[in-house]
Amino acid sequence: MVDYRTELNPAQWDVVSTLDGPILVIAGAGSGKTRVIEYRVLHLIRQHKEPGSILLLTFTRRAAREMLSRACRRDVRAKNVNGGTFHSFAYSILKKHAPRIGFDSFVILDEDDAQDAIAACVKRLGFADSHKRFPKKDTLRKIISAAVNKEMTIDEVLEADYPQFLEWSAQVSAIATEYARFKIEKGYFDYEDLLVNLKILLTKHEPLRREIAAQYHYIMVDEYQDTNTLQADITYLLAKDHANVMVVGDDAQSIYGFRGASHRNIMTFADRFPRCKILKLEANYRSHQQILDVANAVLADMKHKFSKQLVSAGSRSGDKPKLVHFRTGFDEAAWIADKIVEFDDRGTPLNHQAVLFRSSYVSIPLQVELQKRGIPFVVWGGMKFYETAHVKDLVSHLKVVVNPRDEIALRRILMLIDSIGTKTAGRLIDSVSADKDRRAPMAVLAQAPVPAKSARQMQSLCALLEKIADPAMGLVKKFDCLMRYYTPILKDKFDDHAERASDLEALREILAGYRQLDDFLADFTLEPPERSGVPGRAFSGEERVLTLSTIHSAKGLEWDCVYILGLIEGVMPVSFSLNKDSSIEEEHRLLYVALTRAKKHLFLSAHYENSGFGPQQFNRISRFVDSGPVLARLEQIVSEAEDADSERPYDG
DNA sequence: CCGCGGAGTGTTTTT
DNA sequence: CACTCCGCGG
Repeated sequence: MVDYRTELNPAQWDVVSTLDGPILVIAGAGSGKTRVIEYRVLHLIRQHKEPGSILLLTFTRRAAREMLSRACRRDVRAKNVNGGTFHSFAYSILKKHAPRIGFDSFVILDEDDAQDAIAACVKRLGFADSHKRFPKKDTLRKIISAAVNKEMTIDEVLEADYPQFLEWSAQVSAIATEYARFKIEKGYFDYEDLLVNLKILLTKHEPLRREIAAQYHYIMVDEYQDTNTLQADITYLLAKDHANVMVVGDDAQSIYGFRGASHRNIMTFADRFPRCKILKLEANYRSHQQILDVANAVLADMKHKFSKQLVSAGSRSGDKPKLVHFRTGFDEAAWIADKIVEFDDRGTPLNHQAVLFRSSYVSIPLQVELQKRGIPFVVWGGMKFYETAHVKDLVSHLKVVVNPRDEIALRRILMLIDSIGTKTAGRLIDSVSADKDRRAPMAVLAQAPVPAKSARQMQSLCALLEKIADPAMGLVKKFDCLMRYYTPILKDKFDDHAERASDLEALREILAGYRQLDDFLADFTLEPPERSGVPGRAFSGEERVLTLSTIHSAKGLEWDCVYILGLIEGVMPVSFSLNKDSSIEEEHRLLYVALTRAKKHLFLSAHYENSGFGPQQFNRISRFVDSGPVLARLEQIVSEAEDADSERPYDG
């Protein structure tokens, strides 16, 4: 048996061994936070606490997965520990108790579905053609979502973040109300509803709250600075009876303010649990000192000061972090690809290297370069596999099979049929829901009048849905039937259908891992698969594959060698953040998160020639890097690919 | 009432 | 550039 005490420093051991009572852990980057949670779980189990009574919650799927799999590797009993994202936890509780809050069942809307539902509300209310400059459906969705996540009114959200739409405040509020009504009528839950309804369940049904709370005797929440007030309330409601709750966070790494996260939750926690023990983890086990010097210098430049200074506890080898300048994004991509290969050859394999960026599009030149050279990579974050139109088309068919009254999915698949547009689809859906005899929806559809041109396709759709509704048919078989129907549509609708077909092949593989269609659909919305950089191949994580990731998705992870792309104004900080101090601060913290991912080698890069459209402008180096103390800790390199005649690389 | 083509717009991070 | 939205022809 391992003696944790020898593997942990006194502060870490203190956290691991304090099992009862509330604990607030302030953990700096690389301070062994994940390890502490892992060992605390193991310690609880060895103290004969029931694994099923332990609950681990986080905000991101990735962190949740990491946390659970680590503990399992050490002790199989940890498999029975409960955990996941707040959203998936809410789903499992609500699914079990839906009737108690007045729902027989519910269907989860993803972002796209929610936007479509909102667009339908806008139309119903007749605001569609009211005027120009009316917020579009994705903006409306963001406003409504922000209001829920930040517990603000629509007007407050508009005032704070969308002053240009203040003139429409009455209409936006009306849309929000209509959207809420629509969701209740149809039994739809969007992401926020999962949290809101869990909170309602825990607030308004005291016996049930006690029953649920009693199941989870030890609660731990990771990345607490990224929780919003709803999530903090849920944590409180679950934990208040026994107060055996540990939350871990780092206010310097708070990067989800845009979706309502409040690092103030850290302060509120101490108020709600007054007896709480506050413990700090400050020693950094990840990075060598020269990397930490850069991170500390970046931290010191922030308006809002943090008291932490990271001190390296180890003596890792490494070299001085570098800032490399290029002319174009393509030069940048080529140089980095060279470096990656060079490190790989010298003993830092691809899976110990990562390229990080603010926004996915920044990585496109590099992706092209890597493809060209045959360097395998995975992309985390950004446009998701499951959000692409062809995947959604296919999944919508499956949704209709499971729930023929899923209006949004039904509308989507009807409109794939030639000469069926919004009107005809709307009429068909109305006839299904208005059917007095409550016949099977497929039977109603098959008999409903449709334009002559669509009759044949309509018949084959009905036949298909009927056929694959057979519970005895395996999921892969269903998929294959569906593909026979969908392939002509795919070819007609997309120029790049060959590439998309290989995505669907990947979907087939995923489906093969499930027995029940509704399990697959719930996972697909709440814990969707990531897209692999190499089409049609999924990577397990242990393989020698390079990681490309948004900084957001890289949180909590570490690599020997880290490259951060696009350190230019407009990308980092991103241009939309420029008019708000709090947003710029968040961008600043984002850079801090990125820097602290590196263990041994760190490269920052920038290119000064604007590759976008529009008037030719020159990029300026990011204000976060362009500061004396930060530059002093970086070795600057000007790439050889640069033209000798450019005298003023950066504008301004 | 569908669907095409052109104009216009805004561009991010996650569940 | 890529996507959405609008207006017009079929």
